[in-house]
Amino acid sequence: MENSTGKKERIKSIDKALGLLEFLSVNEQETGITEISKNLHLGLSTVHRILFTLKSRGYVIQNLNTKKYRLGIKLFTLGCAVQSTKRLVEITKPYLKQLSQSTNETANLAILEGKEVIYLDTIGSPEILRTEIMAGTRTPAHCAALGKALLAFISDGEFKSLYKKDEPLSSLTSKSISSLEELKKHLKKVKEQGYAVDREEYKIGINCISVPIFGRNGEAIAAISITGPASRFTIDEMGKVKDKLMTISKEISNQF
Amino acid sequence: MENSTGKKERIKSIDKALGLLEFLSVNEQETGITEISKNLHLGLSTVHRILFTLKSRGYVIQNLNTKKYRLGIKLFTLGCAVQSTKRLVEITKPYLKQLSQSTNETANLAILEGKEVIYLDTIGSPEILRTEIMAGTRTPAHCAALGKALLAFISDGEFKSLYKKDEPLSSLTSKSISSLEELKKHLKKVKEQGYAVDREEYKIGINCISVPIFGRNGEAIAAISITGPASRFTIDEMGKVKDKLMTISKEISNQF
DNA sequence: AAAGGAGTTTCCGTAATATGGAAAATAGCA
DNA sequence: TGCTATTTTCCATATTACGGAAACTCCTTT
Repeated sequence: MENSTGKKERIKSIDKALGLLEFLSVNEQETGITEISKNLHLGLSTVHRILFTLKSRGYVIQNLNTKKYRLGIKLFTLGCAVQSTKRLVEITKPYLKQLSQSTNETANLAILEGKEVIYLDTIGSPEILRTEIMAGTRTPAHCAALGKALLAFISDGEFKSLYKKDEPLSSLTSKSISSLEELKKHLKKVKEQGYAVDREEYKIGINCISVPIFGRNGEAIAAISITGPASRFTIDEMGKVKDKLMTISKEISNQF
Repeated sequence: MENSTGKKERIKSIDKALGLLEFLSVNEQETGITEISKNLHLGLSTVHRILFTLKSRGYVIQNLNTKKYRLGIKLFTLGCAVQSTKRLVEITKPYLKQLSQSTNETANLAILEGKEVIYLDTIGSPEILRTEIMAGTRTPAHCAALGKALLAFISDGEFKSLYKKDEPLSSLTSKSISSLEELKKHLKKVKEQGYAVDREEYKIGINCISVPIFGRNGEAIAAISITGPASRFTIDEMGKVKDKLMTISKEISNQF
């Protein structure tokens, strides 16, 4: 009965193990076998054996007191080795540092994955009131300057395959873009001006301005941004850093 | 024939998949199926099926031109979610930033895993001549100030299980500690003074000073350090930052 | 253009493997 | 001490992953 649908076969035990890792990554706390078993609909012994395998290689760690499991450092090491992000972070870091220093705000680097933006690196503002984002964070692309800067430069075909007709857009704040039409219009403008602005669309009280970074072939491979509290990082302030951001973006793009 | 030795059984396909990921992480470049198959002694179709499974979940990416594979962003995301490192980085980052700014050198955070030190976070010096280390890097513990700061505070039992009698120590430079006796003596001193110094033991031209961070139970859970070019970051300079480092270490330790 | 070659992908029968249920062990709590 | 909730181990069985070889793709060479 294998291959009954057109789909190619994946190795089930690997699939389960990866699902388990992902479950642990979402579940912030240590998790026991029973709980995992219930959530993933796998037998107790199956979960146990998978965890044993993962544990013996350092992908999960077992708290010997509670017997529960959490992600292990091996994953951190592997994550740091991902070549594509490594190169991006390496090249971009000095520029982010410079931006953060000259603006006193937080500077970020992110890429687009599907309809989500993934933060690869951030240099936090030295101010006490600051916007903190952790590397690795994912957010809906249409609610963030970074996401809009990236979405604006993907092909029409790609865009259509991501956002199906009349699909409702999740709103993170009352100011988030909520309809596909609105998004399209907005992205057109972003493409024209070369940068994207987010005025409390991601979170009330936070503004952000972002420009994409282009690869050899003209594709937008990542984006950098500056975020700050709306009270301090006003539209005016964003206007002031706009040119600097665009200059830096070109400098970075030249290295790809 | 299962379980013939006392060892518990791991799930082989998962084991293979993890081995494959690790192979890709060491192999900096994109790698083809044949090469992987040869190195890991697995059949071509096996490698292909494993990669297909990993690919469909974003753990590896296939370059459609060359057909070759590399690690995918999913691993980066997972790596960022590892709870233990996340917390450490979060709490330590502002202190590292402060240290780097006040010294103009690079500040690092690392943990001990086995006989290796893993860098969790680094804030680079603004100087042009600077020591750059990437997060995720692993180095032999006995050759780095960070490692020595951590080794000095593990229990005798742990130390003995790590460094078997008469085991030769790898030397990264001519100044590296090369005998177990020497290391023991050195660590005793580190424990007394509460900080570790590395004078070109890790790399010629680089000096480093490090102090451990202690958890609730008094265990050394991580270490922070400042590194710089030996020409600029001299013994004198290290002496000057010593106290600041130790104060900060206490402040951080109080949060665990 | 056509043939050759190196690599990837698919197919298939078979042997090995992972599976889940249940028992055993362990820990936590009343 | 006994009871409950979990984790861990064991086992027979059916499912699953396996590797060899064929098919296919994409370059390179002549």
